[in-house]
Amino acid sequence: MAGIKDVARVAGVSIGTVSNVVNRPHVVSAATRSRVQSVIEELGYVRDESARQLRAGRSRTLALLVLDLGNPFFVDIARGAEEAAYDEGLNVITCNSGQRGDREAAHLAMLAEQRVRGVLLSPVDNSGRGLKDLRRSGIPYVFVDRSVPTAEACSVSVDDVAGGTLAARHLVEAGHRRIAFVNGPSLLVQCRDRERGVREALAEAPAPGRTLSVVEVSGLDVASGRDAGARLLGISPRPTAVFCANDLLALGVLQAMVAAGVRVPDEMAIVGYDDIEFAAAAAVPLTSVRQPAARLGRTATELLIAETVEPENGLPSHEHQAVVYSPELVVRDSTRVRR
Amino acid sequence: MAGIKDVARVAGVSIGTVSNVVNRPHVVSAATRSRVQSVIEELGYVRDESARQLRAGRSRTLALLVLDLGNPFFVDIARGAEEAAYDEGLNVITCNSGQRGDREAAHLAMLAEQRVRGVLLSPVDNSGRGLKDLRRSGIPYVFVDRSVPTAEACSVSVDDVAGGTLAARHLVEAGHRRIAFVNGPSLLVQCRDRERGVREALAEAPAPGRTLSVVEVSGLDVASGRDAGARLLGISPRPTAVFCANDLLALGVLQAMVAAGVRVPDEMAIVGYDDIEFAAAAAVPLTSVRQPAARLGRTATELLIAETVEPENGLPSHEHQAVVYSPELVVRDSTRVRR
DNA sequence: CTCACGTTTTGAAACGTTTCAGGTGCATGG
DNA sequence: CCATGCACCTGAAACGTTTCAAAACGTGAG
Repeated sequence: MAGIKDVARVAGVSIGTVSNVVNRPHVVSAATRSRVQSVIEELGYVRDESARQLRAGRSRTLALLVLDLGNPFFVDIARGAEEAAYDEGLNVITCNSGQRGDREAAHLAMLAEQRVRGVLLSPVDNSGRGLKDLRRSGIPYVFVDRSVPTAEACSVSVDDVAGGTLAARHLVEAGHRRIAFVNGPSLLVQCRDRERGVREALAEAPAPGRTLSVVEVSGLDVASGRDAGARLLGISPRPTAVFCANDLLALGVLQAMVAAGVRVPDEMAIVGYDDIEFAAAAAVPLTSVRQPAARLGRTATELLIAETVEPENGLPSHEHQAVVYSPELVVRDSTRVRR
Repeated sequence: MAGIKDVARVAGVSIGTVSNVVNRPHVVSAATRSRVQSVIEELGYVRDESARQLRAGRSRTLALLVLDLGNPFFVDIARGAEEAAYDEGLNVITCNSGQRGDREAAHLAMLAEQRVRGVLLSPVDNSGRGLKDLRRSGIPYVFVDRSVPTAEACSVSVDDVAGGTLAARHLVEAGHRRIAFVNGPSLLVQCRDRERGVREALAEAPAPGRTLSVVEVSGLDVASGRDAGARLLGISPRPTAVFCANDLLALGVLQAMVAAGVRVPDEMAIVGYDDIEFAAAAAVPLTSVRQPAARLGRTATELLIAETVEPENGLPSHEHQAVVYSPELVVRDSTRVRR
């Protein structure tokens, strides 16, 4: 309600002085400062960020656009990003595309209009469709959980091929011959890479008569996992081990197995991906491929911030980089055959 | 980069006309419209929301500030809110207070500066501290998952006392005599109410020799649940049933029980709260008190939107209302004694 | 040929800030 | 008493939109 003009009038100073009290208190005399401050308090003046931003030309918020907030993995990324941004006095607004390209595009368009300082993005596909608006408005963006050529942008990811390999190798070493892979939409690079990792692991230690059944589902959530579980049970001869492209799928598969009376891991070993907190608390604690989620978010944010500092006195301009972390296998009961 | 002025110059029209092409295409002649549109395309013009908002005086975004995004319950609320907002062409920005009062206040201050259209809020405590900035700037807010007197604001909540009662009564009816209640910080009204519900249920069916042990933990997450589990195991004689203030705690307790070799539900029955998706997928599927999370978010958003439409031609002004939903008990294995 | 009217278009004000060149007043040194 | 310097403060421009009164332009009737 009350604007800077009102404050200035009541305090009997110019609006420039009020602005100084708010933004550079040290240039104002102590007497004026305290008088203005009490008027601010009295009138309940709250400065208008849109005017501020309009004038300043740049905003003080970053955006994080994730694939699926229902997946705790992305919530952890958000946590890391928020912390890093907070350290720099920036705000983060989190948006959820729910794996839908149209929502992603809508959010990005909105963020471009908002003139956000930068965007952390885990894109639905690699069409780059939605990025148009960002590029147009010159808003920098960093890919999270997806690596891209450094010619295009910075990225922070985890080696999904290695992750797939870790999981598959683990199952092979446990002696499984009939292995299944429950994968999400092959639209997602993450899914394709994990599958590639699986195939590489199998190729590196060939065994006659070994089979790989790939079950592709449309969602990466628990419900899709249950569907996948049902489909697994229909395969004959039934696989003895299954690797799932993420933990939500694995939890769904596990539920389906429990419901069908299939013992885990004795009759069906299960490996998940992400190592979300719930993996350890599952019906049978899940073996999973752990990704450093919070670190992903933090590092991506740091890169983004580094990219948005304007180059002072001839410093070399920003160079994009692609950070790739390594996943780690966490073995739990779901693949541990009991004596 | 390119502003409305550039578009106007290149297209050879006034900026007013460009604005009309963007916002009220029908008032512009077809020829001009298409010419301007192609210039917009060519220059990659993206309109600046801060200028727009400055001029319009109101923004097109709502904010949702939740207690803990790590809790899928709140993610579901967010989903509901986003859908409802989307229907009205509004954006939602989601913020996470992580149950920390300082973060909550910081976020609210930021939202006030942003002149957000309205705020959906699940507050950390009922001090109302952080609301100061909102009230000052006349930004309407609706409480989610917390009921408040209608004199203050709208609210949408679930009857937590009833929920506590449902859970406790269920345990009493199953014949448990030594009951424990793992509660979160009593700062949270939700926690206090659930405890009250428990006590009411016990009072309504008194039984000699029955005990209630209350274990209070500082967080409402899985790790706190594990701590609580350890503390439960130290109680002697050990309780035979435990009700947890939310599912994350229950999952933690369950993990602790499994780790200690205590059979669930035979030696320890467990009831959770919220019925998050993972409750059904737990080591032992959890009995839980279900809350209609997405509906909570949707209804709250609808109330907020209703509150922000400016009263046309003398319509009666907005009346705050308090919507209270009823929880529902979902019984699963964690309280079902096997034959 | 003029008038009235409807359709398009224009030009300028306004939104609430920040910034910065300059102004004021005061103290100090000559 | 003047010049200089310093600390503090003022006033106005600028940011990119939207809006709206008024101007311009056509068109058809009288």
